Amino acid sequence: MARPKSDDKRNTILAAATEIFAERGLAAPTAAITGAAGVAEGTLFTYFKSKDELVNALYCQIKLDLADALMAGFPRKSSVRARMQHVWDHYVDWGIANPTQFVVLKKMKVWEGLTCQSQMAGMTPFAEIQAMSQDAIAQRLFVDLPEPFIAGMLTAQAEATMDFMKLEPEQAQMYKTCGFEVLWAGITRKR
Amino acid sequence: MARPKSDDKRNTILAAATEIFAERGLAAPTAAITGAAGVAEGTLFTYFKSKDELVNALYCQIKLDLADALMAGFPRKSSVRARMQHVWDHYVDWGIANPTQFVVLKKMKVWEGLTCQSQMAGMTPFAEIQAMSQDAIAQRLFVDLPEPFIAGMLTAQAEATMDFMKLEPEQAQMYKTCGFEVLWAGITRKR
Amino acid sequence: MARPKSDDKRNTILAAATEIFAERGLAAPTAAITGAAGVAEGTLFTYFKSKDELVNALYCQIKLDLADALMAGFPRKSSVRARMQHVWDHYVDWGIANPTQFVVLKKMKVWEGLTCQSQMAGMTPFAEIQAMSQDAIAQRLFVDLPEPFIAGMLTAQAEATMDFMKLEPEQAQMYKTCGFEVLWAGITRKR
Amino acid sequence: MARPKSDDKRNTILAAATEIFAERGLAAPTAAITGAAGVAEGTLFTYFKSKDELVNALYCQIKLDLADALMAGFPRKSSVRARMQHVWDHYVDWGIANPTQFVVLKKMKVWEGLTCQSQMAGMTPFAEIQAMSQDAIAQRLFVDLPEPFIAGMLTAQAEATMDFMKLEPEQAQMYKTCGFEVLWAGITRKR
DNA sequence: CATGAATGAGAATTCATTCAT
DNA sequence: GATGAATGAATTCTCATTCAT
Repeated sequence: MARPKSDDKRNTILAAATEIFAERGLAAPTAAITGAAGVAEGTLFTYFKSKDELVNALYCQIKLDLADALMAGFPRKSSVRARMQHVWDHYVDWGIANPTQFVVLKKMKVWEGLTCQSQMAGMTPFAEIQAMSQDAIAQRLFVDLPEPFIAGMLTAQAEATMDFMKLEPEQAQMYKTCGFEVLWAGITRKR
Repeated sequence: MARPKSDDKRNTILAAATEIFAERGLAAPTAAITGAAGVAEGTLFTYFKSKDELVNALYCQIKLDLADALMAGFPRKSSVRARMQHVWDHYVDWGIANPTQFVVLKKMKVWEGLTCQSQMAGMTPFAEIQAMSQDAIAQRLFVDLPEPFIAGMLTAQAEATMDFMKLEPEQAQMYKTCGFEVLWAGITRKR
Repeated sequence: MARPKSDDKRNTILAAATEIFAERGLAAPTAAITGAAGVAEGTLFTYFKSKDELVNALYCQIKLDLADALMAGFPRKSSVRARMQHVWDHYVDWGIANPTQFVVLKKMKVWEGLTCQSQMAGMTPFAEIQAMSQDAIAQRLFVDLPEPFIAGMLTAQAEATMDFMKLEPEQAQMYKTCGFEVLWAGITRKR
Repeated sequence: MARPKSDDKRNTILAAATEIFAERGLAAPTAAITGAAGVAEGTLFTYFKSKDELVNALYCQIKLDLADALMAGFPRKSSVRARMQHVWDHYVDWGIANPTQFVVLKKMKVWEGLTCQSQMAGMTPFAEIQAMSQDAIAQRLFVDLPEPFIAGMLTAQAEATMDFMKLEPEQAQMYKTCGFEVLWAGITRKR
């Protein structure tokens, strides 16, 4: 967490790691990362104590980045549907705009070395979305399910949707719209 | 023929690999696998040309195993809903009953070494489920979306659901039931 | 040296070994040899206690084979020159007719595992040629040098000659003839 | 630059390889080489991409070393005989003074992994000797044979001679002198 | 601090040899 | 005897990490 010197260099390494991990998996050698970052092999270790720490840091960074994307312009005052749609749209857009980050995130989710700390740190920025869901549940707008489960459904659906948008880019808009409808129909109470 | 290559031993290795990969990731040393399988290090390579081939074989085997679980007692003559529910229930049950296979499958899905061949081989046993969805789409029972997308939603929802069932086993039945309702509400046409 | 059963099989293995060693070097796996011989991997070891023993046996066999070729029709009663020419011609012809044996012999000569026994066994069949040289030295026909040195020159020249015959087959006859002239001029006393 | 790749270390490894290969053959483990060189096992691979590359590099180095020895003080202005004698003497002296290099060179000549590149690189430093022979052939001093064949004879004779010099060191001088006479008598035109 | 050579603990194979069938 | 699966020691090479420059 301490950044000895240039934040810049740290970010360069993180960016290179994203690229390399996306292509070659988390097992890619650190030398490939430093190579791509244009720094010496040893430099990585002045910014990150170990490769594991680098991966954990990258996880947190990507999660934060994603949260930023989701929350930018979040319509706090609008309807639940509008807010939900905002999250969905921004989530999906982010995934499409940042395919390497998205891929790496997927790989990190099944990685053995993620610390609990990182996992928790990755969740906090999404608090406002949680609050929204809890609200909607309390208002009996959503089905009566624990909030994390709603979030899980959202994530799962969105990720599946993105896969198809990437596979068939010309149908991307359709998948994006319909994916949300499926989710919304699923989680809202049938009057 | 002297000591024929036993399917038994092959399966022992595959089983050990599942266990080890689940615990330690696909990067686990082959020596750990052979150790767990109770065979010599070299023996793995008389059954699989390389570690990559082992992982691919394991992928196919697990997929086949899963398909068997889904299709056992598939109610071909019943309603779409009954058949869908059957698939959901059996999928979720399989995931809960076979947590290591489930975890390994997840890791293999983001692994870089999966061959196209394996990926295709992993899909074929699910043909009948595809057919069912296509049917339901044609009958205008399901929303008008490509069949693979429906399958993707099913998979995504089911996997998310299983995660919660494992996290809160005492709520497992509830998640299982509600998860299906969310899916069903999402993919069926609102009259 | 004990041949458990079929001499035939032993020879098949030896022949296959020649082929394989010529192509891939003495480091070639025994499995490659048994594969080429059409026998099981283990069978090699009922005919030869170890790979080293096989190589030693092959060395002796090739040397014997070569000696047979050199001595076939040896003109015991003719002039030294005629006998020398006979040896040269037959040596060179054998090398050209048996390129794989020739190549393997070369490799075995610099191999670390040749036993003294094999080396000696490989020499004995050439006794008559030695005798001839000793005779020619005593008669002051050859320069006054130790006999083994003469033999060494013969071998060295012949082998160099064969290399060129193989490289330029259309010049083979020329090299064969001239090579002998060079040798003969070199080792005979200038009156 | 941090700790630049030292030519020194590279040479130490090459020297150790020579020693080890001479004793135990080219199949000797790289660990034996690094052990003898006093460096870590991995260090070998920062100087040579693979074991094969190391052997090829060693081949080129020894050939270059030999060429240096042959050409040191080459009497360009003297008679063909003097120049030839120079080559012979220096060749033989080098072989005697550097027995391990000599032995390794022999083994490398029958090795399967020598690249064409290395073989060619090994030849170029001997260009001047070639020129000399071609000259002597053109002047009708040597028998009318292709130059490479003359070189082959020289090499073959010299190597055979060295073997005897090593076997009977007290006769070394005699072998050296007589060996040359045999060669010279062989390749020069009889008036 | 940055650099990249040095390190050495692994890792995946290979392969001679054994031995159950 | 023949077979070929099983064995496990040995080998080459990789790579995270350290540390001299």
